Amino acid sequence: MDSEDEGRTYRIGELASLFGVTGRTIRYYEELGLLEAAGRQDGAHRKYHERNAVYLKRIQQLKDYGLTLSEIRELFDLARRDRSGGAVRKRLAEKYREKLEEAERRRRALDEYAADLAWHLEQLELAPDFFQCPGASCSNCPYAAKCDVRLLIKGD
Amino acid sequence: MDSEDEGRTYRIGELASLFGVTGRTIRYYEELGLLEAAGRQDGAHRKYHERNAVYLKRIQQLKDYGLTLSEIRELFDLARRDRSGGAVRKRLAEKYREKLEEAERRRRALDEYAADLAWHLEQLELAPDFFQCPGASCSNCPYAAKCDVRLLIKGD
DNA sequence: CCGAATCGCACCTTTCACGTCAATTTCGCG
DNA sequence: CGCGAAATTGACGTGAAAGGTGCGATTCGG
Repeated sequence: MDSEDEGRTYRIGELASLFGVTGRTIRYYEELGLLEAAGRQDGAHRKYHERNAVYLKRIQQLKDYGLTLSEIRELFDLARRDRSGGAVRKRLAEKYREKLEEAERRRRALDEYAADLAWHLEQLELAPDFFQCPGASCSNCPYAAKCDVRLLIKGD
Repeated sequence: MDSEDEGRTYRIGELASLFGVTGRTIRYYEELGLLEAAGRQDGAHRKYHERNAVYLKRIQQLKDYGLTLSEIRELFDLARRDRSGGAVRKRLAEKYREKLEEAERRRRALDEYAADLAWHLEQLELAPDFFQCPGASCSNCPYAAKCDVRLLIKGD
């Protein structure tokens, strides 16, 4: 009454081509504890139901988000430890919030990057030579005050 | 009249500790064509002037921006190819703009990531079970319409 | 029952940015 | 001039990430 309507079963190669990976990859994920097969009752070949495939889908999503496989494993472990209890669900939510904050940090870093690039761009268009800063043109450089090179080399 | 006022010279170890790297790192950069020594006229040891050190500083800046050493090399090559001509300076500026746009793209990707995470978060707090989507609770799941899993597995 | 698909297992691969010997030369100072 | 500290080239190692590549041995499906 419970374990019948699981739908058809899949073999590893089928699943692989469905998700655009190789069988080896799936075995690798299993090896890392990211993914389980439905079982291999009477044989040695792995069988999968759709509910197993969901994990694979989640892995791909999270990979797309830039998580490493071990980060993904962390999240899965958290979720698996107490799937029905709301406590761990909250923990997982926290984890997500953490990740969200990290994403924010990375975003800000990229913003700074962009700003710096823009500055260098401006400098490039106005300054005499990007690569000869502490040199002849240094004394009348319009960016002398902002010059990190001069600060780092001379003032130390 | 030309090559005298270069200031003092530095040895590799000095430069290294000034910039917080090792001699090996500097030699490695030279090996990659990122950095040149001022020369080794009468000896075999590298000598550096400040104008050589500028490259090292630039490398560190660009590394901080998340560029790989080979990307940095690309930029340097561009700049070196015709340092005084305005043409290549413009090209370098273009390169920078490219990088800037790439940074923007990465930023947007992270934004999407954050949004997705937020969505999953919401789902986690409301949906019955994150990991059993195509299952019993699937039929009355409030997110069925948005469900990518179902689309990917069933509708294919 | 035959060939295609899987199995496990152990090593191989690639990229990045250096680290680590090791044997030899060279520099700076006293 | 001599000595020890610093530098030299070269080859090989590292370590994380994410699998890839055989390979001989099973096992499944038609």
